[in-house]
Order: sequence, then C-alpha cells, then structure tokens
Amino acid sequence: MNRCMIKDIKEHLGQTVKVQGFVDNYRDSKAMAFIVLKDISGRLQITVEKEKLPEVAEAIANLTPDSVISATGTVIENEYVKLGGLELIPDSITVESLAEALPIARKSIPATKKKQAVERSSIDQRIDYRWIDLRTDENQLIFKVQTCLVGAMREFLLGKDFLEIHTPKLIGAASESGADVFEVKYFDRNAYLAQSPQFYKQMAMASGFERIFEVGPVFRAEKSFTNKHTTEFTGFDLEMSYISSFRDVMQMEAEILAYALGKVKDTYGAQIQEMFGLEVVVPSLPFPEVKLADLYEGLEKEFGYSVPEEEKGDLTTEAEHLSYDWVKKHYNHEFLFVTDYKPEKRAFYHMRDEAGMPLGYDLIWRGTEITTGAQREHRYEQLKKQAEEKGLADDVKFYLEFFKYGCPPHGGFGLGVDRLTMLLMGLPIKECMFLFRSPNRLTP
RNA sequence: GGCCCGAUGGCUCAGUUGGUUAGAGCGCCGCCCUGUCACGGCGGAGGUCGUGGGUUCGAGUCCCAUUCGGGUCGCCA
Repeated sequence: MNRCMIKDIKEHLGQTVKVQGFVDNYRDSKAMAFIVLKDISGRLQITVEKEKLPEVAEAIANLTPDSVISATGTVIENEYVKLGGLELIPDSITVESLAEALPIARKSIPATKKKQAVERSSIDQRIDYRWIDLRTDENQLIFKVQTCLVGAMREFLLGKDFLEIHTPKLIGAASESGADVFEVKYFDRNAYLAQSPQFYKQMAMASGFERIFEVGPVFRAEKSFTNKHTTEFTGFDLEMSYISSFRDVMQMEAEILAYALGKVKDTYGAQIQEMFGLEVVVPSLPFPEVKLADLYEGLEKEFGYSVPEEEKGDLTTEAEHLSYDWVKKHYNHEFLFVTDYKPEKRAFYHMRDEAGMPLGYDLIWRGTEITTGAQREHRYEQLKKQAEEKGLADDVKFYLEFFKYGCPPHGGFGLGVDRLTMLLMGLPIKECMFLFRSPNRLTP
C-alpha cells in the first residue's frame, strides 16, 4: 500500500491508508492508547482500543516519543478528537525505529500552579542534536519558507534570461584581501575556500554570459561573534552586463525581492504569522535610497545618535538598527538602499565616479545588512590602478586578465540567503541554518 | 581580537553570611488508570557541583590558575 501524507488524509475518509512518521506524542492507559503521528505535512491521532487489537497493543507496548512508525488502518471522523476531528483506527502498526529518551527540550512549557516552567534547551544545546531539534513544526517551516524564497528568486531570474552557474569553491589564490580565507591542503600545495564567487561571476561577464546568478556556499574565516555571522553560509550572487548604472542592479534586486516575498507571503504568510508572530510585508517598488552621510545626519537629528567622524565611512551596528526606524518613519518601508560609502571601505573592483565615489550600495532590511552591490570597474587600466592602490595587484593578477580581452560594462550584488531567512522569521542566524558554523562550532 | 557573563543529575534551574546524607520541575524506569488530547495518580533510579591548586576544622559556595562555552563590539552577507 502506498504511503498517504497526513495532509491528504481527509480525502481518504472511510478508506484504509498507510501513514508513516515520528511519534509526536504517546498517551498510554490500560484500555486505550493514543499516538499522535507527525510527518512533514501534518499530525494525525492514531487511536488503539487495546482489547480489540491485542497485536497492535503488543506492538506499541514499549513505544517512545520520537520513534518512527508505520501504521495502516481506517480513517474515520470523530468530533471528539481535537486534532482535526479525524483519527486512524489501525489494523497494524510497525515500529520502524525506537527512539531513546531525547537529550534536549525542544519546547518551553509554561509554569502551572504546581509545576515550574520548563525552558527549552539553549540553541547551542539544541544544535548539538540538530536533527532532533529540526523535527518541530517551527523549524521545518523555516526550511519550507527558505525553499519557497530561493525558488521564487530563481524562477524570477530564469524568466529574465539569466543563466545559473556554479563556480569553484576551491581556489588557488586568496581572493580580494586574503585575510579572511580558509587555507586547505591541496595535494602538494595550498588552496583556499572561496570567500565569494565575485571574480568568477565577473569572468562570466567577460565570457559573454550577460546575466548570471549563483546560489552556493561562501566561506569566511572571520572570528565574528554576532547573531548574524557564520563562517559558512549560502550566498545568492548575481551579475549582469550592459547596465548603465549601479541603479540598474538595485532595481533588479528590489524586483527579485518583491517577487520572492510575494510568493512567500502567499504560500506561508499565515503560518509565519502564527508560529513566529511576524508579518511578511511585500515591499513596494522602488525601494527607498539614502546616502550614507545623509543617513548619519538624519539619525543624529531625529534619534540623537552620533558617532565620531572616523566611523562614518561605514554603518555601525547600532546605526544599522536605527536605520530601520528611520526608513519606517520616512518611507513606511522595511528596505533601505544606502549609497556613497567611502572608497577606503569598498572593494577595489567597485567602479568610482569622477570624484572617486564608489558606484555601489548596501541593502539594509529590517535594520540588518543583507547585500553589497555595485557597478564593477571593467576597464583594465583603471581596475589595475585601483587594485594597486590597495596593494593587491599581485594577488589578483589572474583576475585582471579577465578584463584585457574585451569585457562588457556590468554590475551585480551578493545577497545572504541565511540573513534573508533569519530576518523573515525574526530569529538569530543560528536558529535558521540547517547546520550552523562558527569559529567554535564545527559539529555536527 | 576588546569588554562582559556562565559552567550543579538527560533537560531547565534553585542552592541563603562556607556548616551534617546537594534540591525542584520536566524527562526516564516501574505499577495503577475504558477516549486521551501539554492525560492523570503513586513509587523509584539518577549528581564525586568543568578541571587543577589554595584558604579553612569544614568549599557547590571564598581566592588563583586553566579549559570549554555564551553575549556584545568590530568585521561582513
């Protein structure tokens, strides 16, 4: 018999079906036993009248929470069952895998008059047993949402003649700065884990691909300890040719996000609201935009936040957070493009205007940076000069070659998929990653 | 890397100015309970208090060192 997903169970009223999943709850008394079965799609009560079904009773006599079972039986309606008014009366139950007592508490239980509250285990404790932690509805929703989000972004771009590429993550030279890359052994020499597909996606422009994107792993050997950093994450990178300004890139990104968030809202908006208490807001176009210096000025005037002049080349964490209040107040919007960062703070490959101002932007969503984007410098001599200014000419020699034999003007951005997900759910990044990596965490 | 904080049964915590056999809830195990739905009732097992040293008649508690971990800032996606 084919397995029936629990979400489809209602279509099989009165019929015999097979269901499989984890034991979400087990209540066993002398004459009756109740199993709440959970699969990825839902929950179902299995009701066992022990005297009528001694074989089934025998099979589940030592059942434990989180064991995996298969059950076949008849689906019936029963108003008395709080779980959807449906229950399965089994003919047989097979215990596929018996679970030991769980080492973590996945959910908080509030205090009652007699009992004190049980807090759920810390996220770090839960990550030690991530595969158990991920069985909850809340955690599974995170990955359903992320799948929907990235799928929608991909779908959007495929409709606009983008090619999806896959660049190497093992590279021979430390790219960009060289300070924050992981070194790995590569036969009889050293290699590095790519800290960004930047150089290769630009190579795709020199290859005449015109429009590309990539979803892939990014490695950063930075000892960052915040709720939004990790040493390995998933980057959504895009590059497009024949732009007339970096604003073409910004517009493309805004359109992608508006489309993808629309899909997420349609599909999971209600569940996100219910489980995480957050509304998915589909952003209006275009996204608001502000110059970095103007933002600092606004924050000082309107929120009394000021920083020393030397820190104004970049956004401080607090300024980033305050920018959310600022953009809500001025534009009733969650996204904010920030432009006109100082050239010292930006990568050498960003194109600059006559005044030396980088032609790029950061995108801040709900007070957290999710993207850096720019028009790239595609003119060989100029690019070489900018690399030399940062003392990188030797390190990026192979990259400079991409621009010697013809290269279209182009630009692009890198977007943090995990940051997108975490902001969508209102959680720290640890809670949103399938497996979190940090300087202190390399397992499971 | 700077600053701050923590480490007590499987989990979450309590542990009073240092004072006899270290407590609780959940979980676990056993028994009881004809329909539960965060089921309920009774009983039980389980901890040399991260590690090393010191002070003291006496240390989970005070001091020093050390290990591991967490938060935050910087860095960034």
